Amino acid sequence: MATKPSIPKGTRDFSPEEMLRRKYIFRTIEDVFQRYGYLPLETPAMENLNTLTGKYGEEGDRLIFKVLNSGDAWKEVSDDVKAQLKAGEEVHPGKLAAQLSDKALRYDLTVPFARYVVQHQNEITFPFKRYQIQPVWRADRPQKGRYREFYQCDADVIGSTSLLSEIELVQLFDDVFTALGLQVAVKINDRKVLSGIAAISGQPEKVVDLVTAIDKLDKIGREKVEDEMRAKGITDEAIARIAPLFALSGTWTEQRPQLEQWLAASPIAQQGLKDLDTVFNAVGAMRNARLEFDPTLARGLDYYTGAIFEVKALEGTLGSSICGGGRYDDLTGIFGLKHMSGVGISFGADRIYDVLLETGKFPAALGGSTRVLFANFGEAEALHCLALLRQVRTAGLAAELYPDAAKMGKQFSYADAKGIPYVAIIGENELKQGIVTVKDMKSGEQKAVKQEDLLAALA
RNA sequence: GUGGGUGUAGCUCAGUUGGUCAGAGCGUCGGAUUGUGGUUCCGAAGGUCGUCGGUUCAAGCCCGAUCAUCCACCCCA
Repeated sequence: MATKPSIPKGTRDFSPEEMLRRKYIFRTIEDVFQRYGYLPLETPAMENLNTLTGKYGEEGDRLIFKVLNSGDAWKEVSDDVKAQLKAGEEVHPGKLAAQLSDKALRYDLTVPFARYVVQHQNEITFPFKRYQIQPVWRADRPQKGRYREFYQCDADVIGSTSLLSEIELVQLFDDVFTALGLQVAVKINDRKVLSGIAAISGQPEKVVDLVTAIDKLDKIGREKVEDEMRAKGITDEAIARIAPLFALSGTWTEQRPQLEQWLAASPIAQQGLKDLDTVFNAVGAMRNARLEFDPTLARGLDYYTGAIFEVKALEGTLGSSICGGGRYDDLTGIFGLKHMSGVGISFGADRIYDVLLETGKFPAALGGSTRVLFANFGEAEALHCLALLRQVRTAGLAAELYPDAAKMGKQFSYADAKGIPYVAIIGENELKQGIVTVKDMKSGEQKAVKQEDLLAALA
């Protein structure tokens, strides 16, 4: 045998069965997006490399898939780099990459969106609500729930600072997961609260180190979190000052007074708490989503400035998050458009797929759409079926004619494998009598009907 | 980038201390059943045991390297 064909690491083929389930997820999310007034947008798979670099932190830059320049990429490499390579000296990988590549695959949908907004600012009516469902690529090492090509389903509103957007997005989460029938926890935090905690600790400049350590609390425990803080140069005194964090428990209303007291000296934290109050008080009753305050939630520090969201499935064994999001006050600032606040969320369709599959939450009726298969008995009979096919299709039912005059057993197996509920049989006898034999594949029963009664028999 | 596990038929996997060890189930195809699938019975095709090298009289099994893949860390959807 020739060498087995394969696909790149971390990518996947999606079979028809899988696509039916994936499309169900996309359709569900898209319907809800549209119901909230978000409009579709697509951007290219490739962006200019300099649009993406520096937006996701050092780690993120490493994970961007760069596209080799077309033509003779090597020709563009500068002489000094060539000389260095020839001499066997090490060249900074970023420097070499920048000379070999000026395009890259998009890493997420938020940065391309920000680029779009800046580029088209004069054509856009603000506040601008858009959704975007497209694949993104990350040169990560694949593992459970992690792929190198995966789909994000983003909804963002930009050009408004109103907390009504945060409230709306929480409700949107609830709508989507209610439609999908999955129980989830929507975790919320506010970057301002985190800044306040850093201020209270006495080391406000350490906010990033502090927060990335806190973020691991539920995973590695308090002691290791404190170890990591010390390793990052956070003093024991500062660690002592954030001790109340570990004592927090219960619902938002239970935690609220403790937070109030602990963070009383930080105006910025107070603002964050007030904003969270607004959201908690306004979202109203939720169905499948449970809104929880999580002071350890830190994601996306590189650009989030206000609310931070993360959604975790309460069912299944996938521990990681299935959605993320937050408010960014100055995302477009990097591209030259200041004072444009936005807030957005992202659904991880691939992880949602994995959870729904594991928990058996996909609707059973997602199977193939063909309602009736016309068996093929030969040229004359098949041609006769064409008129009936048109009639059935015009009535809005999916129908197909087996393309070859194969043995009946093979044709029935085909219908069975595709989950087609009815087989219409028109052989020599039926043709003579002007009837059609309709077999119900599930019960095995079959009956002869007049051709004009075919539609009724397929109901 | 760091640390582990696994590579045997299309798929899921057995294979004992190296010595009939090239196997099973499922799937596919053919037949029983030339106008009837899903159930049943019979049969067939399909593998240089990931790759290269080493040890040995003898390697699917032991050793080394390499590639692939999965899991965990980092980070993230």
